[in-house]
Amino acid sequence: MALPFPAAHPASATDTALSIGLSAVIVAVTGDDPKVLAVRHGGHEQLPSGPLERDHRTLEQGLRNWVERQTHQVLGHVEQLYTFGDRDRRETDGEHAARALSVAYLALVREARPAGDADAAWESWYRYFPWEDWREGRPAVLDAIEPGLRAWAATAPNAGVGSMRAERLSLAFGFGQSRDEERVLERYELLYEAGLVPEGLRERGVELAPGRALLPGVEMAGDHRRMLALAIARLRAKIKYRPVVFELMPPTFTLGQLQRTVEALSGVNLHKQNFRRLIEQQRLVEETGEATSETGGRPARLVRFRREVLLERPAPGVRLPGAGGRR
Amino acid sequence: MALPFPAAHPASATDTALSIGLSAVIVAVTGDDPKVLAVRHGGHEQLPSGPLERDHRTLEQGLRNWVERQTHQVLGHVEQLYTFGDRDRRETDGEHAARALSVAYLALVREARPAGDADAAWESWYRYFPWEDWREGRPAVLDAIEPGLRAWAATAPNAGVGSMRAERLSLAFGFGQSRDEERVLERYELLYEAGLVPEGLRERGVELAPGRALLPGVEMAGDHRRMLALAIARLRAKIKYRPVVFELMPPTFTLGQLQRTVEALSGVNLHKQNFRRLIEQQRLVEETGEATSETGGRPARLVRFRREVLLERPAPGVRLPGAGGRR
DNA sequence: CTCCCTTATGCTCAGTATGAGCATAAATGG
DNA sequence: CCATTTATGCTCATACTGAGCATAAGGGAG
Repeated sequence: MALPFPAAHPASATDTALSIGLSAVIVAVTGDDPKVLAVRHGGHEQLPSGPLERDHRTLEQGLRNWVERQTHQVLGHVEQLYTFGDRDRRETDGEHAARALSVAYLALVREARPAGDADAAWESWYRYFPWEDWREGRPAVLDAIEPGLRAWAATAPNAGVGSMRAERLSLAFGFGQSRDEERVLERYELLYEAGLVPEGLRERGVELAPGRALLPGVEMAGDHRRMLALAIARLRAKIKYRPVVFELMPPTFTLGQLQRTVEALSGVNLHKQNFRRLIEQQRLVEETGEATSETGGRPARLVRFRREVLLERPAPGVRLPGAGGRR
Repeated sequence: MALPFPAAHPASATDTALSIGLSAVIVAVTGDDPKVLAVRHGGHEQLPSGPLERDHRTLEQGLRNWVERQTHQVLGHVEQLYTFGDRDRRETDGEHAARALSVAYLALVREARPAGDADAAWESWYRYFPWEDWREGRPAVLDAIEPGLRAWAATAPNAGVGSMRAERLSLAFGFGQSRDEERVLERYELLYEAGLVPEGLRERGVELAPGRALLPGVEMAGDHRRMLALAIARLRAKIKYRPVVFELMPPTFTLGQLQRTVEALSGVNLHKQNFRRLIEQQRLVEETGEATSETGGRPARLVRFRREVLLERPAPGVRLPGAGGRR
């Protein structure tokens, strides 16, 4: 029996108008702020991005190309995040639908230069996600978020959907109990579904219920904020089992700086002594012999990343504890 | 200053012949074997796959559609793996290049039905990756792999490349020391680069050196074996921090069956008592009150997955130890 | 020059989790 | 009834974690 196979498997003629978008979430950390490179274009903020073109050898090449054209930033570590093509990405174009796929990437760079172009600027990512920064304790926005989400769960079309929604809320926001700092995307998607976030509200036919005001937190074009949420989630997860933080650090740094970087990314504070113990016993860094007194208090030793750990330990990373307060 | 933005950002006209392929790595476990659904087509084995079509609402819908047409299998849990479009995916088509992207998915299904179609069959994934199964101890294929890879590292064009290669080998295969069962993709890619695997050998202009024979392990069409490697890697990683194994289990099962499933997926044996302790103390399962004596020895309690853990623990999963021998 | 403030470092201690084994229970097939 | 096989219970030493106490060593204010 012949299976239903496409005529000539790859390239069976373009039966739909297709375009492939490439977008980059470019992350750097300066001081206490996790930064993302944003460009302003047509009244909106967006991620550096552009369509895949014929002379791009690979997807990643195309991405680097657009980023350099738009921001003059050269990328270091780059990894693919996700390909969006599912929701709200169909646009009617004359009589037949044009489909727009979009491949999102995460890139890490060392220093946040002043971003050559006036239209490209480094922004703290908590500007877009104010509810994700728990370093100063529970963010105030949550006072607006919580009732809004609860109302959304309560007004579900039926009981089944309602309890499903309640479960998702509790999972993502941990109202009451635990909170998982990695579930950035789930949290954003709940806010999106609940209509608490402006993106495409009208197109989706979602109405703001009287009691539900839009949240603070800056919007981005298209689904770029969703991409950013995904990038944050991925990075927060990844620093725990791969030494990627070091991609964001200068060649030599203090343990305090390293800790503040990790805290900036994960949005929580860590117990200082335990953090150092972890880094040292995993032998993630080595001495440079130098020290710096630019940290305010007692001068700190300067260390550098010890690349050899990659070969020694199976999953070297900065494990985060359940909580931990600055002391 | 005007930034170089594409004319009308999405859908800036199709400037290249594009086709989007959708491929599925569909996994099930029966008894001791991790199975993948493969279809035979044109002398090659391949994953269920086909191009994205105009009437597919979403990428995932398109995927489910092709899978059902080709294998009559209905998918449960589905997640996106990666979008390939980078290497060897350019095909000359007349005078302008036609680009073929391909979005790979991982799907988990409960039972391995006899696969309605004669051309679609469940195959143990170790058939394609015999070097990944360490349950019976070190796989014999490694005796062929190790010298082949070492030779490849030794014949590098220069010393820098050579030591880089040696480092990658040691990282992926852990010759000498540790081995990380998750690095399935890295291992496959090394074998690919070293020309020890037949895929596209000729196109790549890689020659088999005299001493290096091709390895046992069945080839697949295109880059499907790479996708499978990625799927295995992802699944092996994911069972540790999310309760996805249960997507592969029947509604009720014994701890022994659960353990054998985990071992099948991860390719290593676990210490039985510690495994049960882990599952129980994490409260991943609950009693059904029933028991079964189909396991050969003393009858075993039947348990079921306790969905509530999802709400209780931040990252419930089956953590694997460093090694562990069957006893 | 001291005292105070700030960040860096050292070290301890109890509670938990992990890796390995010993020992017993309860079926099944000669 | 015994040997074999898988299921379960429990123990023990060690490693890892979460919290905190205590000290060190700069800079700045008075």
